[in-house]
Amino acid sequence: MPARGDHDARRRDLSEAVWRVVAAEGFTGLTMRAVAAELGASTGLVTHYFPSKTALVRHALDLAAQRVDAMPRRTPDADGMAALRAAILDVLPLGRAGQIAMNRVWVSSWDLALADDALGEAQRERYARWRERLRRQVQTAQERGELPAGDPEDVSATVAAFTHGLVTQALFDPEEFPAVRQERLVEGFLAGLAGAG
Amino acid sequence: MPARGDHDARRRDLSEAVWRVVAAEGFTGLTMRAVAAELGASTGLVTHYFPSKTALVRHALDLAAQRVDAMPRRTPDADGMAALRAAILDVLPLGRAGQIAMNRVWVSSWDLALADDALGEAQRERYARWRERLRRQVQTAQERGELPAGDPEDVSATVAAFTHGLVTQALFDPEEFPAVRQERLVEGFLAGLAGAG
DNA sequence: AGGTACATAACAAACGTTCGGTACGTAGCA
DNA sequence: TGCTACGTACCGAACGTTTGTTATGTACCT
Repeated sequence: MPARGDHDARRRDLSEAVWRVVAAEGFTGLTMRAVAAELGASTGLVTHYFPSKTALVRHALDLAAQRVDAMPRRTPDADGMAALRAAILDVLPLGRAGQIAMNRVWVSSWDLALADDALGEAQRERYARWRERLRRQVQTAQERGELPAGDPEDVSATVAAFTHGLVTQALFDPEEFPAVRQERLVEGFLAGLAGAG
Repeated sequence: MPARGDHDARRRDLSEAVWRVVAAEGFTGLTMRAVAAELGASTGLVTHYFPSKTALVRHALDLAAQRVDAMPRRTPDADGMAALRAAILDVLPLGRAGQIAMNRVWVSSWDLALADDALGEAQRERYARWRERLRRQVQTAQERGELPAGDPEDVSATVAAFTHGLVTQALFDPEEFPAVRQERLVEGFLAGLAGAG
């Protein structure tokens, strides 16, 4: 039995297994043994890389954040309204590989995040960073006259609310929310933003 | 030791305990023993009223749905735009007793609902019913000219998205989303709806 | 030789579930 | 009215399983 594998490669295998488990069973189903079984390895391997359950959960959340950032963007060099539209569409579960799994992981994590102070704080910070990114695009759009004047913080919070609320509905009812409809809803929402102060 | 208590009263006690446990610890923390401890009773009592864990979880979700319906409404006889505004404000965690707990329970339940088909289906139906209620108010508002023409299904889905997305953000960051700001965001959102077709 | 990378096994704790026992109320019979 | 029988309500403890964690052993590379 080979002992020494490539450490980083092994770690990536672990991450893949963790991801699949959480996407399929939620954080409720994330256990040391489930990860080991998914990988076809022993629990010893898992504990070797993650000394505790808490470390495992944290890694799963890090993975989610990391994959959000690494996700291929549409029109990455856009600005203003076009960038805002792209930012929303990038998040929605429109069928691109991994998008549905990613959103499932996020929504699942909220159960733990609401009950655990440290995880809740991490979630709060992630939301704040997301709104901060949106706010920059909102301001650019306002300067260009693509959006009417108004508190950029409030506008970005509204955009974040609409987006995540749509994500949740689409996750539970994919048939009622196919990609075409989600895109139509985004257009309608953006038209509302542009049309009112 | 008194043996025969009032059955319905006892059941209400159980429900209260279940509610407190889920609101505090999420569905991850909902266990037979936790409910018994919260009530200061034995696990035997819990199993007497809920023969299985599944029954317990289902009851917790029923409780949430039931409390949503029983929640005192503001302006219950309003119609059209006023009713739409009231429906949104009724759901938001603005500080009214029980509202925060109720929303915590809902968001927590999504972890289980995403992993379990039956629970996911129940969640899907609840969302559909909610949109249905919103849709009626949207149509009335459109007929009155308070809202521009447009697919009422899409408008109500957008309203539901904005509302639940705001709920989630407010739960994780109450300081950033005090009641005053939530109400301001609602007004801005509704102005956008009214201002664009 | 020595340290890294695992497998294997065991551990206590917590879980859902089951079960025997007991206290109390009600119904039936006298 | 008084005695008995029975069902309901509940306790307390135990069951087997699953959990996170830890310890021990072993193969491999440097």
